[in-house]
Amino acid sequence: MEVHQLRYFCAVSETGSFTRAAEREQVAQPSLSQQIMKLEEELGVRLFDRLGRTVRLTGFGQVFLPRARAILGELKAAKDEVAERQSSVSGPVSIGVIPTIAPYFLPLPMALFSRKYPQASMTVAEDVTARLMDRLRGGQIDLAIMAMPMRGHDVESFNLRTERLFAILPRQHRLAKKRKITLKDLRDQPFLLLREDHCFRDTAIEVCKRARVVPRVVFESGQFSSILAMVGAGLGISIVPEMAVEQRPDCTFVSLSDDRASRTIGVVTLKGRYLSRVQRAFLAHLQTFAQKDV
Amino acid sequence: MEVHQLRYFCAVSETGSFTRAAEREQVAQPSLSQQIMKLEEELGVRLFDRLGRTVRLTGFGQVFLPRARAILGELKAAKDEVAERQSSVSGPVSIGVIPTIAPYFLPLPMALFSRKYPQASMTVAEDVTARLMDRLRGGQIDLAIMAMPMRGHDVESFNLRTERLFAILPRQHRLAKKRKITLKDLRDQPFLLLREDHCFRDTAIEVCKRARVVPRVVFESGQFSSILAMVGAGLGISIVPEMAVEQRPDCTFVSLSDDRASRTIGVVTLKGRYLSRVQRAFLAHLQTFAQKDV
DNA sequence: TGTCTTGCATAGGATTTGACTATGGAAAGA
DNA sequence: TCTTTCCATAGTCAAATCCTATGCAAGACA
Repeated sequence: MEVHQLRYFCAVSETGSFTRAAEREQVAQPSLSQQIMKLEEELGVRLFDRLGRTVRLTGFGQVFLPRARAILGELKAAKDEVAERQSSVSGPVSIGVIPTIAPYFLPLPMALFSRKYPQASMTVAEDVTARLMDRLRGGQIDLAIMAMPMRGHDVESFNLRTERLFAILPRQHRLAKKRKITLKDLRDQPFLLLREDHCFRDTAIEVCKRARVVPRVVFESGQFSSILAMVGAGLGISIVPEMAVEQRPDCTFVSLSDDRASRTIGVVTLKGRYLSRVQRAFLAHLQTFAQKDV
Repeated sequence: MEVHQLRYFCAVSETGSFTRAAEREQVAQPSLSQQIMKLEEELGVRLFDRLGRTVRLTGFGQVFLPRARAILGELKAAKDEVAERQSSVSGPVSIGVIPTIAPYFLPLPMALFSRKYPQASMTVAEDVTARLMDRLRGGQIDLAIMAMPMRGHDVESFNLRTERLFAILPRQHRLAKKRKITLKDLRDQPFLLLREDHCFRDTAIEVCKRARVVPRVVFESGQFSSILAMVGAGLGISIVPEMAVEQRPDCTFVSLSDDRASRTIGVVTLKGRYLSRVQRAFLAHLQTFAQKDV
């Protein structure tokens, strides 16, 4: 049973003639006759009575006609729905983001995109890098915003921006008045860092290592806001990326002048993953937020 | 968009692999890949993400899958319904019959057939020959039981039986005591006949004509029962076929001994008309009621 | 009634298309 | 690093569809 056989069958039913049906379906009349006969053969019944020059549905034909029409209609509907989803910038966009980026970078791009494409339904999954990569590979998220570089044969990425790192000190700290400090200056200070699974912890430790400083970690947390509060209370110092810098009465942020004391963030997608139009649009939208490297 | 493409698509979705889908669908893997790609091309979107050795539905694929399944299901349902109707002796049988046969011949065959095939739903249309033929050609009835011969290039027929004609006389009539009479004996008698559109009127007039008798018609009716009552009341005489003979206190039936004073009834179907299994079964059933010609 | 027209079926050749085998490349596992 | 697995590509083949030409039978019309 083939689609064109159903089309031909409906055409004959509607025109009441093989010849006119063939014209309508843009085929030669014998071809159409042949396909109708094949359909009748497969079903094991005659669908039309050939009465001289008039053609009329048999009882079986009458039973079969509405079903054939329904099937053709649903074929079209299936195609239309896909086309609709393809042409309109709408549908789901699932975004993964690490906690040290989420609250600082994401709100503005999302708000603007949502205003531009109200039909897009964005969902955000905030998680640490390793689990984001699992979700990306598992298809639960379409893209992930995280620290670069992210190597992997099965992923593609582009950078969004590179930001300087800042030391965060209690306001009364002796170093808090300097315009610039280096990591060397922070040697021997008690460090407050993120927990192990946060990649920014690795970034912080890495820059310390390059400055030949071994941080003495006295506290670990899952979010910067806890660390800021702790630093404000004078429990130690920490390092944060530029986007986490904020005005606080109890803390002072001082830019680190060390070479390469920076972090780069970017967008990661799964190689070979097909993205819908709205998903591609969001990626392009993110690219407009990319800044030249510092 | 072809049926086998939908089948292949569902197979890949369900097995999660082109290779296993190809095995299940009994085709070579490249053929299946080719058809999937063709489907994707027609829809204008990718349906699967080919991620290394795993294959996963895209968002479009997830939208398309339930629709594809539904279409395949309905194709099967359409086929099954036709097969069901074909295999079972059930469904409609529309029977046409002329009024001078209906009450005498039809009840027994219908009752027996209905007992044999309770699923058959018979409907009877009682009408005169001309209108029955219209209905037959119009497809409103499947077969007609009427007087033979019924010539026509577009019809087929077979005889059921040939019955003698009887004169019907008032019980007090001078001819009522004879065992046999001829039409000549009825010359000058007032005739009660059926109305013009009834074919038995033509039959009666025809046999009179052959006997060189011109009937003097004093009453016309649409049914034998009226005529019998009139004859019983002494208003005249009439001619009826054997199956209309019945015991009445006021009438006497006497066989007409004229040559060819008979009527033949039979079954007519439309040439080229496809009959369902139950319709063919009813035709065969009627043939078992055929009697050898008198 | 005979002729012409119309409409579906049949026949045979041409084209398209779906399927096959062989093979390549990339990813996953040993 | 080597092997295996899996999908894609290339090229050939067979089958199915479509085409034109023609036959046949039923209506239409003179």
